[in-house]
Amino acid sequence: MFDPAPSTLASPPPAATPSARSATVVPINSHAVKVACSNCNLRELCMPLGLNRDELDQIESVVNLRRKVKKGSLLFHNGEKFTSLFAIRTGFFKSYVASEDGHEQVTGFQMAGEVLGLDGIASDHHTCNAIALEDAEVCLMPFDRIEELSRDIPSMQRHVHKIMSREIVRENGIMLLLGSMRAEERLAAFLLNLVDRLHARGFSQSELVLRMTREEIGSYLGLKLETVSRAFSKFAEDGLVEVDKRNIRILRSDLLRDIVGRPDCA
Amino acid sequence: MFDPAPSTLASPPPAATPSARSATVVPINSHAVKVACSNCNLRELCMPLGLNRDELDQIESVVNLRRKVKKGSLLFHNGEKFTSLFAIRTGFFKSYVASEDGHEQVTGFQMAGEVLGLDGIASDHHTCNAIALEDAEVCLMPFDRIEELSRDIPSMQRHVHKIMSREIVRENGIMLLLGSMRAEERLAAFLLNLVDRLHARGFSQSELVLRMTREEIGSYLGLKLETVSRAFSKFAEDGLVEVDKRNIRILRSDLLRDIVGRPDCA
DNA sequence: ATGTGTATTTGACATGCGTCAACATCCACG
DNA sequence: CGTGGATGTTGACGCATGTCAAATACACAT
Repeated sequence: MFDPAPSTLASPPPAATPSARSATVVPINSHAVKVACSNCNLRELCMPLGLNRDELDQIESVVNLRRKVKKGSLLFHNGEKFTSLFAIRTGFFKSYVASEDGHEQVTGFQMAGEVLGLDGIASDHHTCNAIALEDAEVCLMPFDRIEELSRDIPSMQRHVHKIMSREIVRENGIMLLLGSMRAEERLAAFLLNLVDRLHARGFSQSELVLRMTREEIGSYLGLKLETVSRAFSKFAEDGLVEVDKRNIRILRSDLLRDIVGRPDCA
Repeated sequence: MFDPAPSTLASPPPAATPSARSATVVPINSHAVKVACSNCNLRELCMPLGLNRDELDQIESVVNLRRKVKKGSLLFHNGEKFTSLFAIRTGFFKSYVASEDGHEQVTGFQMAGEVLGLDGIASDHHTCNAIALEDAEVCLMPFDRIEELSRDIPSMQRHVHKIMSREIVRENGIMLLLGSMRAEERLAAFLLNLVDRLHARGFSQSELVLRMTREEIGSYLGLKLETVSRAFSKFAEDGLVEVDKRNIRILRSDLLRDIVGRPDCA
């Protein structure tokens, strides 16, 4: 359904940021990066496995810039020249496309350890927008450097391909969701996907804090915000979840799974 | 909205198939392939530009097998081991995913010069199915060979990345369609996309033959077959298209474009 | 030719979700 | 401390689309 494993390349750990906190774009000297990436707590999400020391060093050298993105500001936007992929170090993003008439369709929510910007490769310009839903920090990975490295390190190359393919598979799942599921099925799938990804990052299996509005959830799921709200209320009423505005506690993930699986359960 | 430019890698021309027509999988000697690819009438869709003779030879050597796929039979299916991408030489495919409860969601329709199988890279197994909607012929491109070549030829590498990114962008467009458009908008967008792609292959800008059923169109567009049928009838009634079962003639593509663009026109 | 199954169209009706509106809540900021 | 805007909840109602059903046309096999 949704992407079960997060897509990532490389991103240094939050802990490894001793200085230069205020600037928007922070150049990093090679030593700092080296230490950063190999100790990164997101490494297992990011790195191809089985690299030797030298390859690790090379990969780490790709991540040459870091950028802080304040809540509500754009990481990139439609039409912008594509140069880099972005690995999320901390924070939470939404990506979305806009149609001519101004309608916005959220195409994904991304969290730490995931990669943004893959849409830009096709035409050298981004075709969607990415906005931070909370203060965030990303690692810039110039794409031509990624390609150079991919030529030298086959496991890196395969990793990049897998990340892109995973995004294709994820979107296939969304198409299934949008094309055939009903409101409560969509919301159940959405919640289960979110906690899964959060759990993979060490958070609770049952509690989560939504970083997005009901309207943004609705846009992602092809529903109106009122419908999302009603579905939450229904889940709460049925004892599946506890809902306190954006704080969600999942009480019966088994039943949520049932709802996703079986289209015609009340 | 939809993918404006088709995604392709390499595929020899239909004309270059003098013998061995009956076998399902046909090994090709290197000379035949060489001649095939560089003369291929799909080349401009497939190949990176600006290659020298040697690079062209290398790329052609990737396409080492050809496979005929009879109408109604599977090219690959969910769970199958991933080894190769498939470039469509002739014919027409649909790809689809299936949910546990058996519902099928069509994720795309592919025609000559387009690539199938990108979903399989992520997990080394295909996660969707591809079925021929008419007798077809595809070129098998072993993915490890593609990766080898990408390491040697940067323009090839970039080409592969663009194809994958283009698929991501295409799916973004489908998400917008499924998430926010109404039935007639969806069908109008679908028809315009199809003729565009056919026109890029030398077919008419205004006439097309649908290779899929109303139900398959509906699955792709998140609609029921009756709704698709009614939308066709409405378009015909309004003089936008002529519909004779699967033969479609577009009379007013300008008005179809208006329908796609403006959500609230009758 | 005849029969059988699939595809398509069309109508009548049902319903899930959208739309509109009112109200509640919360946070930011003066 | 108060106020205004963003966010969220809930109700009433309407509509676009789904559902069910019947009729037709066509493709293909016998």
